[in-house]
Amino acid sequence: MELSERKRKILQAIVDDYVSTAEPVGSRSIAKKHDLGLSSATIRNEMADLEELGYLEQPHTSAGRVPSQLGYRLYVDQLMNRYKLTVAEIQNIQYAMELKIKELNELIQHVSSVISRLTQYTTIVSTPQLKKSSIKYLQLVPIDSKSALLVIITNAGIVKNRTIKISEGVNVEFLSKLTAILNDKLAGLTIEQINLQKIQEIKKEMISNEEMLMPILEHISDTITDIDSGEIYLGGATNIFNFPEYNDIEKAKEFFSFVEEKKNLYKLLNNFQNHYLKSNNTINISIGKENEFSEIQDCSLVTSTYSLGGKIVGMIGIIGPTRMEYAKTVSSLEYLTKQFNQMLLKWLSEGNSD
Amino acid sequence: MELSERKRKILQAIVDDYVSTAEPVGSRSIAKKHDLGLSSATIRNEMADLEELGYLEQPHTSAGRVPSQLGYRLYVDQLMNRYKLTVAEIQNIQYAMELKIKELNELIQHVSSVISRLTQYTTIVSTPQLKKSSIKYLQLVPIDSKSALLVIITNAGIVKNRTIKISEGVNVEFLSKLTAILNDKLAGLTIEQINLQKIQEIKKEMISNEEMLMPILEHISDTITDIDSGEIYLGGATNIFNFPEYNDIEKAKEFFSFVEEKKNLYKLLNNFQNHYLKSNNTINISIGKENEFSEIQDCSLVTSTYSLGGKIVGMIGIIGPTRMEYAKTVSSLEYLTKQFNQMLLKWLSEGNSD
DNA sequence: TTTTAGCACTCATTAGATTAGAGTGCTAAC
DNA sequence: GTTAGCACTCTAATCTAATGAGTGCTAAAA
Repeated sequence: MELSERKRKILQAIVDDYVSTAEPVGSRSIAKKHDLGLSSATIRNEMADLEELGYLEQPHTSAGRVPSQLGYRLYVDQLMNRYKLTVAEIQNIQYAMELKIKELNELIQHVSSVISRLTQYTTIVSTPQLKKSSIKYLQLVPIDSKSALLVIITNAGIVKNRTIKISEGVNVEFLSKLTAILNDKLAGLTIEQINLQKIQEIKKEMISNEEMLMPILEHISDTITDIDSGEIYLGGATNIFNFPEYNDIEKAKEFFSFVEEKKNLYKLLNNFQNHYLKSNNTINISIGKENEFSEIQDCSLVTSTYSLGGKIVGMIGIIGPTRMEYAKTVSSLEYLTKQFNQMLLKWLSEGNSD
Repeated sequence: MELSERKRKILQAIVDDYVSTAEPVGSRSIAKKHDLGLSSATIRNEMADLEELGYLEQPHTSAGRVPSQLGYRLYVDQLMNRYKLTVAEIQNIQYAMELKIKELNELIQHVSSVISRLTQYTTIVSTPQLKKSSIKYLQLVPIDSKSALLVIITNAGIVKNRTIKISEGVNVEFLSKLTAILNDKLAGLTIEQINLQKIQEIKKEMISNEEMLMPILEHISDTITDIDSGEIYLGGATNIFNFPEYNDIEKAKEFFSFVEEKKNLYKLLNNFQNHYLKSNNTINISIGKENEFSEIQDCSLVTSTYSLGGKIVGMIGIIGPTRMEYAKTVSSLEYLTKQFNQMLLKWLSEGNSD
């Protein structure tokens, strides 16, 4: 059943009020503040209906109403007005984003902290995932008798590297020969296509020195497989204290325990990344219990993605209470994501890369 | 004035009790629990003296006594019994420390999380600072027309690298020539000895191509200067919720806001690092207002250092309420630091390095 | 038929009052 | 010098009453 226009107006008013006050909203205050031309009694009747339909909830009989999860969902999907960032806000964002940065992870961390400062919510940002990136070039750089540096350059321009152990006695010549063969065999492949088996094909080309080759190949395979370490940066977690719903120590503890564990955040973002691959929204909103983690089921999560070379490689997420300023958050995140994508591209094109 | 043995016993008893209960300690409970052979009235008199001397405080007239900062200091310096880790605890530590780790930062992060789990306090660990390390070897690896990878290997075996921009048109030959000269000039110097001026001496050796050399040298100088990025990992911040003194939202917020800012932690640890350079304690304890940050002046900080090549390169700190199990914390940290130093050495000697 | 005024009712929150209890300080006896 | 005893203090817990925001229902008005 479609809601009447009047019910929709009233629901919208309730959500708007509740978001800004955090107090259950009563019929009288709606009648007063919003010019609906209705008496409180009428609104009261409509509210009773909306509650019956599942869009509102009552903390206790003599309190006002609070939007239910369903209510927020309807609000987000159909009712909320698009928020247009003010010039001042845009300037603020642009100003905050400016910063000389040397390393990619620093850039990501900075973006995370900027977003949480601007939105006053908690932010999580993942570093670029390279599984889908292809290898442009790789090189083994000798370090000492026991180790070498494996440098991997992806098509998007990101450079990753890690030291690997080599058998003693492997010489420079051997490494450069191996480098050439590795490039021949692996360049163009995506990270996720590379596994030990693939790498072992190289054995054939380097028939000699098998006993020192194998352990190196294993190390290279391992390294490539997990070089895509997928870190996550958290910003502004303490912002949660600004919301009265987290004035309860137990709730605050639950929240912090959840976000302290990077594994949780990783899973959380990953769930949504899949979502973007299917739909082609730029922004996704997950309200309350719509996400699987019980610890943050009083929270909503607004996410977006960023890309390199046309492929989604990372995510940005904003976590706040379900009573969140959805419209403003969405607009801010949209703009911030666009800015970030540009920054990233510019940064990589300037010759930075890891 | 020296405290009488009896006063010392009583103070010790009070600190011990308060640490375990978090409740002000009364004369009667001391008389009962601790076998001092004294009546509560006598203890009461002694406690009044101890308060007058500044070792105890009274939250209000009809409450028991609580150790003052001075009281904790005396306790820590003179009264507390050395705690000997049990076999089970040692096994627990050894078991927790075991983990296959690929990157140095992961190792540090892991140690931080282990320590906070074992002690139930909050832990901060700094990554190795390389200012005092000397350069064993460096190399420029060409990446593409606009960038190269500068690889720096320190005497302790730690490898750092970062991409730097190069002028277009710089060829491989140029880079390898530059690499040779850089090594000739810089190998053996410590990171902090290197500055732009030092690097510019290289100009003389490479008279040609000055216009493309200068920007590269600047980049190299910048990179070396700030490669010692000094990250800090935080573990178990939510443990603070387990202490009744942090059941107050305002206090919890203050604490989290402080530890969320890496800059604060960096400063905090740095202050103490200087301390270790002067004295040669292995463990340092800072109680309450003894540290400069007002946000954590109800906390105590137990720190230790770790070294590479005989030089202190990093710090481990444990933050808890001033009402902390000092003896046990000190013993645990001592043991954990020793273990960590060993792990680090073993890890580097196995050919890992960044 | 829809809207609204009016009123009785509910229930969380707050303030005030009372009580219980832990602990002290002091005095006088040991 | 030590201790028993007691009056006194102050917090924390419990209870009570008052307040008031908000509802649901009914009957009148539109």
